[in-house]
Amino acid sequence: MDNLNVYNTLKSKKENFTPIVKNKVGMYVCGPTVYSEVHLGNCRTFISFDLIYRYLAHLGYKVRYVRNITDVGHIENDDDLGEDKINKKARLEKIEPMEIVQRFTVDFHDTMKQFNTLSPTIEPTATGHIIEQIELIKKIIKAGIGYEINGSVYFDVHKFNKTSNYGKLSKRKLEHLINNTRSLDGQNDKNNPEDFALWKKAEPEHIMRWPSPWGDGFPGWHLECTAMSSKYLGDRFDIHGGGLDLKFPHHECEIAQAECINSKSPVNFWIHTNMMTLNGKKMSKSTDNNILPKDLFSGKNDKFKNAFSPSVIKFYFFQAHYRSILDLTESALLSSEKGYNKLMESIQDIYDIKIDGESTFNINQWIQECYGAMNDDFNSPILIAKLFEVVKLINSIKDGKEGVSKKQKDLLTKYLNIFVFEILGLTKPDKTENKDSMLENILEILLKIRNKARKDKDFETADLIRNELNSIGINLEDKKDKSNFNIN
RNA sequence: GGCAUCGUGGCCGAGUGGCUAGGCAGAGCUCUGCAAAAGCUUGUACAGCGGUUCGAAUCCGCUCGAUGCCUCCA
Repeated sequence: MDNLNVYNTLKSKKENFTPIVKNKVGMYVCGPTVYSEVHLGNCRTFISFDLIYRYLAHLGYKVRYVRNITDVGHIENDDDLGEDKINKKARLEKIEPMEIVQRFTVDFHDTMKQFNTLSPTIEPTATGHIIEQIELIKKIIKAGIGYEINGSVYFDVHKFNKTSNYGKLSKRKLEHLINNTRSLDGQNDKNNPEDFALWKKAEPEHIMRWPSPWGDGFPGWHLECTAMSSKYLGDRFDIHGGGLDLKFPHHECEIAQAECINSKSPVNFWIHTNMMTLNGKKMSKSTDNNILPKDLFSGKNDKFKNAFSPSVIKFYFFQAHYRSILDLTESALLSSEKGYNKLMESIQDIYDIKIDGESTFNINQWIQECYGAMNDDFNSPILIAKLFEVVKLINSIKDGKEGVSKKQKDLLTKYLNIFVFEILGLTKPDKTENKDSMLENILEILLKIRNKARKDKDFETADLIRNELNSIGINLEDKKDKSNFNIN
């Protein structure tokens, strides 16, 4: 528990992780914007933080894991009205904004459940914390950094930067931003283009609106996370996470807001997960370069020919480190699928291996190495490599090349389960999928007939059964002691 | 243009100043009525050019290339 090292984006290096309050961890992760379905890139981020959450919990920390739901949309860059995204889609479909929010929140939860991720301990919504956000704006105005113009309130980045460092997280300098900020329409009210909105005035047609001291409007994007994280985790907490694309401006602005309010940096460890690419390009909701989880699960998509189960996809994610860019390709997924199946079969095999003698394999050392991998910034690829060492060991025991004592077998079984199911959160392949019991019973009968034919050396009949089954998509494999069938 | 990250064997991907993961594919072997599956064995690769060093793929510099961010994004 003492030697966990975590890469801190704020410091650009790994640091020893020590929580602010002994044995307790406060972790905030920026959640999804629920105006459409989450794509696979979004999922990777949440799966990475699920791993971190699971591991911290496994180490014995009591973790308060807050992941918000952004149910107020934000300004679109190509929309000169600055129209709220959720609002826009609602009008398009002639339903209430909160109906969209509800639908995609449920959808998000379903998807996360299919990936076998744990629920956060608190999942607050932005719309549920409007009052808190207004209170924060008041404080920022009082601090002399927030200013109101025409019913909107902005954060004066330049003024803030005089006493603090705007850009410390993203390693940017304000002077660079000045020359490179693209001009957006509808933002002419601001003193400087670099300033960001704390509160936006709602135009008459804007449905999502709340009363405030500055008139009807809605909160700026960055404020919700400051409001919710400080409310549930305090003015200073241990971990703040999110995708790398949120580092600037979102997280930079969060730091600025919090420092302005509390005169201290809000977060000890900033953790950013890297992007996932599809065909070498970043996945994005706004371009067509993305894939929805359900379309990958079902195989019904125009990107890949094969279907892939959530567990296989998760395993694929974990074969790369969360701070690396991961490119999604079909051949890579197929490779992972084979590796995943091999691992799972081995985990099943361990229950059947016979206790005999003693293995020379140093299990205690292996366990320490597994922890070592996770302690080194949650290095799941190393952990998986370690798991395959045990796959090899189990095969050797099965082949009689290695012995194993009961104590060793129990220890191995225990830790294999801990690392694979508790920490990585993988699930066993569902073999009953797509099968009905009647079909299975008939196949069992056919197998019996075929095995009798094989025993009688009537290979013509045996091959006939196998070929006929194969022609309707049922593959038959003769293993050492029994035959298996796979339905495609 | 600015900032950041990265460039690893056929592919995917860890790691790292000397002992050089792992998966997939390939090759050889074992098992097997055959097929398949499975198992075993097998690979000195780190963009290029300089420099530092006893030693660099790892550190430094330059060049080339890729990706991300620069007010929608996980």
